[in-house]
Order: sequence, then C-alpha cells, then structure tokens
Amino acid sequence: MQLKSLRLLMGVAETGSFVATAQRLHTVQSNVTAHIKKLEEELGVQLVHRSGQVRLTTAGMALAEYAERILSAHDEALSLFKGDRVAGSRLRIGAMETTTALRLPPVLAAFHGAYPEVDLQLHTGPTASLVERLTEGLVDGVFVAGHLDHPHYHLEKVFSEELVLVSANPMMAMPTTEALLTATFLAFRQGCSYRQRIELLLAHCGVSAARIFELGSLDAMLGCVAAGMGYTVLPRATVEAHQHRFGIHCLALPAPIAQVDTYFAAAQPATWTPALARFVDTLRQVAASDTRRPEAEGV
Amino acid sequence: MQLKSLRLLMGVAETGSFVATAQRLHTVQSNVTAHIKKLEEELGVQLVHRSGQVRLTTAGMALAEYAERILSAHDEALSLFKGDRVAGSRLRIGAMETTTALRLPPVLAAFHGAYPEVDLQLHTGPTASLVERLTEGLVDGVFVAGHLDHPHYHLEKVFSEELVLVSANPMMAMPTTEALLTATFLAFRQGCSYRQRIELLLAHCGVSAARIFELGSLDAMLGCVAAGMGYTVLPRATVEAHQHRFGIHCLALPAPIAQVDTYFAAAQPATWTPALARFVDTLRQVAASDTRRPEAEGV
DNA sequence: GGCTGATATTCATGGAAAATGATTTGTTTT
DNA sequence: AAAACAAATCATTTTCCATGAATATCAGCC
Repeated sequence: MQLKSLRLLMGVAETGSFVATAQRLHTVQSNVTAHIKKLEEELGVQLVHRSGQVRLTTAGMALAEYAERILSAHDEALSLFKGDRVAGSRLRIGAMETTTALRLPPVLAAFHGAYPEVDLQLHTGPTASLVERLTEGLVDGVFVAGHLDHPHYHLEKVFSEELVLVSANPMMAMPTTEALLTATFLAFRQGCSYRQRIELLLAHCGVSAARIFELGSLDAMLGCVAAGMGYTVLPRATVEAHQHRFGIHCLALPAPIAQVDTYFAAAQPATWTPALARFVDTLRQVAASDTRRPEAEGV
Repeated sequence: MQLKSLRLLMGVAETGSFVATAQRLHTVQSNVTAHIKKLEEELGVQLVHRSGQVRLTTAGMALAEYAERILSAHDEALSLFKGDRVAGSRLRIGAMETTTALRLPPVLAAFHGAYPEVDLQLHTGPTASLVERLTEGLVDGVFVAGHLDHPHYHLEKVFSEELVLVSANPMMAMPTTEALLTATFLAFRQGCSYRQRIELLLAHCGVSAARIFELGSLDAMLGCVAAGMGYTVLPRATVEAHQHRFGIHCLALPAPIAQVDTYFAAAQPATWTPALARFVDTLRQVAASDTRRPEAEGV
C-alpha cells in the first residue's frame, strides 16, 4: 500500500470524480484509476462504485477512515520538518541549576514568546547527569560550563562569565595562602561548576583543603558573605547586580581561573529538529545582546 | 515519503543495525541505507547517528513517533481487510420493525456470539428510508420485504413468510367482498410492507377502501383481533406461536399474495467488508436452519 | 600503529512499477 | 438515438527501486 494511493482515494472520496482528483493531485486520470485499482486488488475489496456515480463503497469508506488518520499523521510529521510551523513539537533542554537561574530566564522567555506552541521542557541537574541525558537522546541539548569531552557533539559558546572573589571587606590583592587555609568558602552544592572553580582556585593558590559551606540559594550565599562568614566565587555581573543590597566587595581572579564559558551542547546541527534550530537561533540572539550590554545583566 | 521507508526506520530504531533491519524486513542492507538516506534528504534532517553506534537522532525519534502512529493505523487498516480478525470494524444494518422483531433476534444473536468484537448497529425504519440509507452508504445492508427496484444491488432471499388472514372466528373461505367492505383491518403503521399486503389483498378482492387501524405492537394487534375487532394479516409462524394465548383462527391467503420474501439487500459482494461478509454468512446459516425446521420459528 | 572483522556507503545495473497520452467502453443527457 | 462526458484499457516512456559488488569507515586487538 502506498501513501499516494490513499491520497488519491481521499481525493476520489471528496470530489467524486477521477478526473477532478487527477487535476487536484497533479496527475492524469488513468493514474488515478491504476492506483485505486491496485488498492482494490491488494485488499481484495471493491472500494469505489463506478456504475454511474463515482462514490466510495462502504468498504471504501472504512478504509478512508484509516486513510485520514494515516495521512494526517503523515502531514503532521512533514510539517514538523519542512514547514515553518513548529507546532506540536517538543524541545527538551538540560541545564545546571546555576545556569538556569543565571542565564536561562531571558532565553526561555524569548523562545517561548516567539514559539509559544512548542512544548518546552527544562531538566536541571549536575553536569554529568546532563551529558548522560544528552548521549542517551533524552534531551535535545544541554548547557554546560566548560568544554565537553565527548566527541561528535556540536558545542557553541553562548555565555561568558568573569568570576570574581567576593568578600565582606575590600581586597587589594588575593588573600595569602595562610589566610586561605583558615578561610571559609561558600558555594552551591556539589556538581555545580562554580564550586569546582573554587576548588581550582584553592589549588592554584597552593591550598589543598579549605572549609566549603554548601548553600542552596544565591541570596543566602551573598548574605553570609556580607556577614563576614567567608568568601565565595561568583560571576561579576551577578555580584554587581546585588552590590546595592549587600555590603560586599570583589576582586578579580587570575585570568585562567576567572574565565568561565558556558557552552550549549547538542548533536550535530544536521540532526536538529526545526524547534531545536529555532531555539539555538534565539539563544544566539539573546547571547549576542548580552555581550553587547553586559552591564544590563545579572541575576 | 514511503511507508516502506518508515518501516525501515522503525527497524533501525529497534535493532540499532542496518543489516539486522534488512534481514528482519527481507531486503538487503544497501536498500536500508538508500531508504533512510532518502528520508533524510526529503526532510532535510539527519535521522540516524552513524558514527560508531547506529541509533536515531532526536529528529529521528521525533519522526519515529509519527511513524509508529502511521504504521499502526496502516496495519490496522490492512488487518481489517486481509486478516481474519474483524476487530474494530463496524457493521450497520437496517431493517423494518417487523423484520427486526420477527426474524432478526436469532441472526443478531448468532452474529454477535461469533464476532463479539464487531460494533454492530441496527437501524429500524420504513422501507423507503432504509433504501435511502443504503444508497447513501449509511448502512452496509438492509432487510426489505419484496424486491428492491434499485439496480446494481445484491439481493438475497433470506426469509420466506406465508401470510394468513387472521380472525377471531374460524374461517372456511375468504370473506365476501361485501363483508370486507365493512370489515376493519388491523395493521402496523404506514411503511410496513405487511400493511401494503393488506391493501394488496383488498384490491385483489375488489375492495378499494376499507378501514385500517394502525397499531404499534403485535400483542395489541392480536388482542384486538381476538376481541373480534377485525381482521389482520400476519405470517403463519407468528400466528401459530401466539395461538395458545389468543383465541384466533387463520385462513390461507391466495398464493401470490400470501408469499412474502424478505431479502437482504446490500451493495455488490465485491464491495463487502469482511465484517459484512461474515454477517451474510451467519445470516445464511440461520436462514437455512429456519427453513429446515420452520415450526420452531415464530416471534 | 597497523591488522582484522564487522558494518555502512557508494555505485552500476537490471527490472519492476508508475506516469502518461491515445483509445475504447460505458453512462448520462438531451 | 446521438452527443457528451467520464472511467477503463492499453502501449509506451520514464522513473524509481532493489540488488550485489566494491569501497570506505569504525571497533577491537595484537
């Protein structure tokens, strides 16, 4: 059985004429005859009344019901890829908690505003779990901080953060190794890449182990830092956005440690569904406007 | 897009291998490649990851969802015509009230017993309306008394009734024309073919107009006849079945008038759905057993 | 690092099936 | 009865598909 045959059958059902069907579907009448005839032979049932009026038999109508289901599903699938419409399609994105809070709101808002008909799902979790989801095909794309070691993946730098050391008191230089040994650091929970940066920073300063407090929210973290509880490491934009609320000060970190790039990782662009392609478009636009006026940023 | 391509895609999705898919679907591996490739070109999207593991891309998974809907609908449609299963099919039968009451119960019971999965719908109404339904394709077949004038229809004699004149008193011969002129006849409502027989009988006896009472139920009719209200015309089997309840007597009618054949009318057998073909089979069996032991009949 | 087995791609080819236009057949209309 | 119309049939062209052999690519392994 052929989709084309079903389409011709529906044409005959609607027009009641072989020639009209042929015109409508851009073929010739004899071809319509041949297709219908083949369908009938295949099913062993006469589908169309020919004597005089051309109309479907009850068997033809029964088949037409299925044909309608089949063809509408087919059209829907086609429109998913070919058409500009992304209606009914699903887009599953994964991101870390920090990225979700820090960068995604404007992206998601812009995308949902432009394509409200897309069923957008956001999964949050630690990087390892996100990458696993991606490789299993459970999500269409994920946001990760730093490069992805997995090969064969499309990586696109979308956000760039400058991390700064945050403290309650003004700092002119990095704390001494001795100070760091006794200091307390405040960080998000395990699995967050910013926390990994803190550990990287400590290693860079020759400190092997320091006390790290895990906090669940940015406000709690900043509040504790302002209270003199210890240090933390955050994007500069974030600190600046909250500086008027807390008496906090920041110090630039050494360049290799300060620079954190957030990448969007997905399969190769050739495999993208239209919805994903649109999402990446939106993402690029938002990211571009972010870098043009970074001072407007922050959480 | 081709159904075969979708089937191959599903094969690849399930087996994760082109060769396995080719074996499973009885073709060669290069053909699988060609189909998938054509699908990809058609949709402008890569559907299958090739590097190393063969598995669907997210776009491929999206298409697979539709493919599953399409193919299952297709299989269902095929099984409707090809398979022995008639599950999910619908059968719409039309019949007059009298036929429904008199003859259909054993037929419907037998059919429903044999094929409980068929959605059986019974429409009752006057003959004219039934024929209209049939020509419009709203029913698969109808029971009619006497021949159908419409051409191109399959007609099959299924029941044969001997009509008798019914009265409260024993009759040795047909009432005289004078007696008939003043007599009252009891009949079903307009549109019933038995009523038409009464009018035919009266015309045959040279009586142009007689009083005809319309009653809605068989019991009411027989009761009124037993009470001496007038005559009626009914199948002999029906009268015999009720004779023990009412003091009624019957007289054979002239052969050409007495004989009423009930036909099953439907489109040509070539157009029958399997469900309809099974129904006709059942109908023939029941009708055959009826004629073998007609005394067991009756309402 | 190169070998080996397995798997996918590419390509040429024969063959099957589809599309086409001319013609015939059948039905409806006048 | 004839004309007008629509579908079936048929012969032909064309396209597309299935096939198998050769080639390329990727894993595992010595």
